[in-house]
Amino acid sequence: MRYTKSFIKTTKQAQSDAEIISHKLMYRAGMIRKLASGIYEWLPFGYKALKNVEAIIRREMNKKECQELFLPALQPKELWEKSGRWEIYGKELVRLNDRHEREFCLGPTHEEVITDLVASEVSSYRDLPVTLYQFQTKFRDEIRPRFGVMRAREFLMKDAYSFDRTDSGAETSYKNMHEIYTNIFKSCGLEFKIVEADSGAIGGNFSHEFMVTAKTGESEIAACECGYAANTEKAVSKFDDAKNPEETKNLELVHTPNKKTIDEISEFLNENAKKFIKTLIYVENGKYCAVLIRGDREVNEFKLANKLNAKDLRLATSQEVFEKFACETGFLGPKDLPADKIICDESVKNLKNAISGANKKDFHYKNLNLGRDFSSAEFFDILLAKPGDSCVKCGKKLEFSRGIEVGHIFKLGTKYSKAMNAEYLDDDGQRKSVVMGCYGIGVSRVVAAAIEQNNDEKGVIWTWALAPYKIGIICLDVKNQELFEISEKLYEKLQNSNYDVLFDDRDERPGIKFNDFDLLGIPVIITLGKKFLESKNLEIKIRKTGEVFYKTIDELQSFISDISKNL
RNA sequence: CGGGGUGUGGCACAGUUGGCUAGCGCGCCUGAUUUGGGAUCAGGAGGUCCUCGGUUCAAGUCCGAGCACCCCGACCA
Repeated sequence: MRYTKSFIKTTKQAQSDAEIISHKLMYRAGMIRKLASGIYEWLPFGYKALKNVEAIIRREMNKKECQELFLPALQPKELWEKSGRWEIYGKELVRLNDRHEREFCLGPTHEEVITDLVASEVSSYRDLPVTLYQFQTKFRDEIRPRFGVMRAREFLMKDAYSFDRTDSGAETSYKNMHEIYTNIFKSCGLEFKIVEADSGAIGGNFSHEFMVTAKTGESEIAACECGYAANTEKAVSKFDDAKNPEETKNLELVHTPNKKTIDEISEFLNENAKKFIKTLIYVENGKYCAVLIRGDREVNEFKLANKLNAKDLRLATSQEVFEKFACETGFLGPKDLPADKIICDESVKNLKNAISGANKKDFHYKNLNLGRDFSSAEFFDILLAKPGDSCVKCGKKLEFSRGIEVGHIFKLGTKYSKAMNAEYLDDDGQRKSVVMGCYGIGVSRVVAAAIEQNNDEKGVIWTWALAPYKIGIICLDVKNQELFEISEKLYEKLQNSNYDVLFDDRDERPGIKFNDFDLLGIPVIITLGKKFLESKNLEIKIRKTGEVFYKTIDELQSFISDISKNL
């Protein structure tokens, strides 16, 4: 592409609402523009990167006998009523009516459509297993779109679905996809982690997330060198628990005026936060549930909601607490607490002579003991893993890092096949439900994540695999005919060798050209100026490392094919 | 949906207690001088000041309603 013919529009300033680096750079490099909240236009430069991700996914999927198809985005209500999700999907589902007032939605995902298709096309065990996938624009009316294309209302997703005869077959398909995904993200040149994940609303019992690591990632990951890795929403960890050999002492009421937080009271009483029982009140469906956890720890609300099988769990407001318990938050404790339910984290089990609120303003209890002073409630692991905790598998310290979820794989089971009647006739003459898996990659999110992971103060740094243009040619003086002709010939030569090349033929000052190419993140930048005419050596800069090499035109191609392996 | 905030050329912003022709920077166009890391000078184009209604001699500015967008929380690839 000749720069003068291109639609690449770079800017110095990003839109003021761009919060994160990838969003800013995608705007500045002219990759995307916003049409409405959470809805983006992909301009040619950005679209090329998107297409590169798509091509890698397609190649790796096809290698393993997955077959691409293309399903409708517009889907009739009846299908979603069959699965029950017309009701439960809620406001995130974009609903609309046609001219006959028939109801439709724009697909946020495609389990319904694909399962319906398979239900009518698959009839025998001989048809299984099969894995189908597509690239589709998905519509999710997110409550709060943000971070550019990272969380958009309309986005490109690769979704795949596997259909198997048996549960163990489904596990094989799952493992197969695990491998494919690993190959995909490796091919993209990205650093990533595979973590155990919460299977969330889609359901199922087997789930991993693929996380592109980035300091600014939204998800927190706990990982161990032994291979255990989990989203902290799910992570199980060993904490510094120990049986306390102390004798149980008599309960004691102490005056603690205005000391509400664990920090304040522990300082006031000169006691370690680990001796405290923190009492938190959660509300679900009008029921007040007290959750007890050791004073130095936090509750993992995802675990809690799962354990309670709760949909709308939230922390009670201080006003609700006051109305229900006639006591301010900060002075609550498990003794004689009139909660609808009391739940204990494992961290409270071994506490002896603990300290907690006395359910009376400005008072706390000392020497509170489980069994004697409050009843042994249900014990759950609802602990939020934190640095310092150890791996439950091998006991080593867990490492914490952040990542961006770009892929998610689920073993679904028969949830949808039962609902949509996807059955096959087995070799024993029995009709059985097909066993499903579903697998997603946020294609547009991969592009943003790649930038979030690879950038510097000058701009984007593309990996070779994802770069919209692999090579940039900067002609510093387009008015110098000799120089321009050589540049142009080089451009044509590299294009003929099937490289995607961006040729800067603009009559601009050098600074503008260099800065634009750095911003655009072109991996290999070749500069031709006076120095070239003197030395006949091309100046080749590697964007990622800043290294500069000098090669003749004849040496160029083998040099590029070598160096690109490490980019 | 709850809490907070913003709407003024393509981008980023200023605009005072209402006052005259609505301004600055970046970007864009023309010309000249420049040309190895975002040049300088001169000239120029580009605005329903979010919309509707109200107050007023006079509204970007005050009042009301609506719309859009952004930030903090639950969702998710």
